[in-house]
Amino acid sequence: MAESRPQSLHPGDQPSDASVPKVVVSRLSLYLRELQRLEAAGQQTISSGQLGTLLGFSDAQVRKDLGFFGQFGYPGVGYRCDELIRAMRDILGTNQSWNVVMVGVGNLGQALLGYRGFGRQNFTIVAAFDADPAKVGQMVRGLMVQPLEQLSETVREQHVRLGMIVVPAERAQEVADRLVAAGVEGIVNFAPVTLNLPPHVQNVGVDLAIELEQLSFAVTSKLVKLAEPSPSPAE
Amino acid sequence: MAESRPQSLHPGDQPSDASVPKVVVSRLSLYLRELQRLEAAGQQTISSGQLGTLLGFSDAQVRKDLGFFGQFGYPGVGYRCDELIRAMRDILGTNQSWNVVMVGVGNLGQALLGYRGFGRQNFTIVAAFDADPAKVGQMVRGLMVQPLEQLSETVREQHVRLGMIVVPAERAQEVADRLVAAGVEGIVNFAPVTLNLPPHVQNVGVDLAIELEQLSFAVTSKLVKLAEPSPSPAE
DNA sequence: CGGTGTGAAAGTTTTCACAGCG
DNA sequence: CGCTGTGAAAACTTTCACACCG
Repeated sequence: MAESRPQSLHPGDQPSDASVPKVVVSRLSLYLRELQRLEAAGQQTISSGQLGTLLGFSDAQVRKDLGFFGQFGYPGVGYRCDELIRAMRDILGTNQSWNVVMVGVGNLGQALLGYRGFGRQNFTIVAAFDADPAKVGQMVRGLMVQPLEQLSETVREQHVRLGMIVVPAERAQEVADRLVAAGVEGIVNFAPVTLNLPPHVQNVGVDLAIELEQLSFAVTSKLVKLAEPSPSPAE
Repeated sequence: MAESRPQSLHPGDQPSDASVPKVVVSRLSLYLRELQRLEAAGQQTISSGQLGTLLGFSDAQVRKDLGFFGQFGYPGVGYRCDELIRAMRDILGTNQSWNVVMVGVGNLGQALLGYRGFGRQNFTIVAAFDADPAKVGQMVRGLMVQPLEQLSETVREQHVRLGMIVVPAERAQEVADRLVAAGVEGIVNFAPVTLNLPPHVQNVGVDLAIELEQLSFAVTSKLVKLAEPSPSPAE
């Protein structure tokens, strides 16, 4: 689709030798989200200043962040939305599809199984597990709930690389250990505990009560402004 | 419970003149979560080194972070769990209880209404709203779903200061505007859009697909380690 | 012009290292 | 002795400012 590119722009060109700060990666996701919205609204190009304003960042920050990965812009014009979206998805890894397993099919787990946003970014939940024998064998949102014993086999057969933990806090570490043993490379943990994981396994924690806690601090202390981008979490 | 305190420690003593970095506040929530776990397990005291190790931080970082708010430790001993928990909750504002409204009673909204973790940290969801007339009037997890028109009244009558947005992306900004008009001071936004809010309203965004995206980047780029604490999000 | 890409400066956060205390 | 609290140094991130491009 893109032909007359100015400098680099081809994937694989990424000068990602030095490690990129994690805060930059979290802003990348926000850029991508906004770009997708803009493109859907019919916008062809955008400048760093416009994109920054929409998200509450400076123009320089947008350009610096993108600069970690290559040169994507056209001087005097800005960035072409379609090209930048493709580049960002290459960087973030969501041009390829990802199979994900979910462990825990309680209220929250079931709600997440039905969440459409995952599929939109190329994540597919291919299997659901639960330790409760009463739940195993039931169909939940199109998936048959499997016993934890089957985790390794499913992860292997379906080429699963990511897992989500949606079990009570007391069970989370044990489940994490099983996911690691099964060969999963990254975990999103919704249980309110910090997991102890080997360093080669990535993880992000989402603690719903903590999000409210951060607000209660900000509101109480009349902080100028609490957060900006959408960072990540735990250990 | 605590009597022989060494230096300061009383709430209200907080030297919070200078603004505290937001990343420090997000770690505070993790410290608190871990301390509560330790206390429940019967541990009386803890050192900065132990606490840091459990969460993947250095001892110095733990001490520096706490240092923003006062002096809580006993040289040669560490911190008393009960005292530190109380101090952290005073700082974060969760020693007082908070009334919260939720807008959007879809799958995710209903699951969140049933989440026990909120109550444990003193947050109570006192009312649920939805724009869908078919949902209004129904009982969901003990709450009668109200029409959005009643938002302002309920917020006023129940002294609500925080709100959660759990509606589709297209509706999120409109709902945010209503929450702001109703006088809410902080918003947790689960919709995958950046909200445009007046500066006096705090907000935290939780985008479930973005959490997976961050993992896919980390896993793909074999990053040394993606995240540490449990930060927060959007604009 | 309007806008990118990027060194260099400014600002912020983390780590170091050590005096002081019980 | 073990551990806190904290200045000072190091590391990192953001902002500035400007050369250069179409």
